[in-house]
Amino acid sequence: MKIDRNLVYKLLKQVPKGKVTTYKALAKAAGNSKASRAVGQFMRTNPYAPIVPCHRVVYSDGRIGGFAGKTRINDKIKMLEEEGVMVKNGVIVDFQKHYFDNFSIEKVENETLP
DNA sequence: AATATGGCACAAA
DNA sequence: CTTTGTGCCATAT
Repeated sequence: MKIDRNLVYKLLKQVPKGKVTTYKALAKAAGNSKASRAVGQFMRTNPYAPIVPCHRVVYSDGRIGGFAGKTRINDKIKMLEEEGVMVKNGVIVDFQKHYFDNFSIEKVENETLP
């Protein structure tokens, strides 16, 4: 594999509440900017459901992924987004404002994953 | 082992 | 601005 899923999870974990990030940012932070789609897979089948805030990951253009309002878990997403992020018609309002990409690769080294 | 699918990104038309 | 087409990476069959 060309991307470390464990690393991706750790990185995503340090996204503060009320903030969001993109698949690309995660992939890039993990070391492979082309693995944006793979990140989506990590979210889809994430073994760390409550720990990894997969709902805070969105498209690079600010739109929510196919998980929100498309199939299920629509309520959870909305609730969590309303904690600090406003979503209008599947699009994040002031997306760049709550955008977070200041990932600390060093901090990840200390993090532990169950 | 090979193909298909999926919570994406980017360029071109 | 919206619609294809292509690239990329990890699971599921």
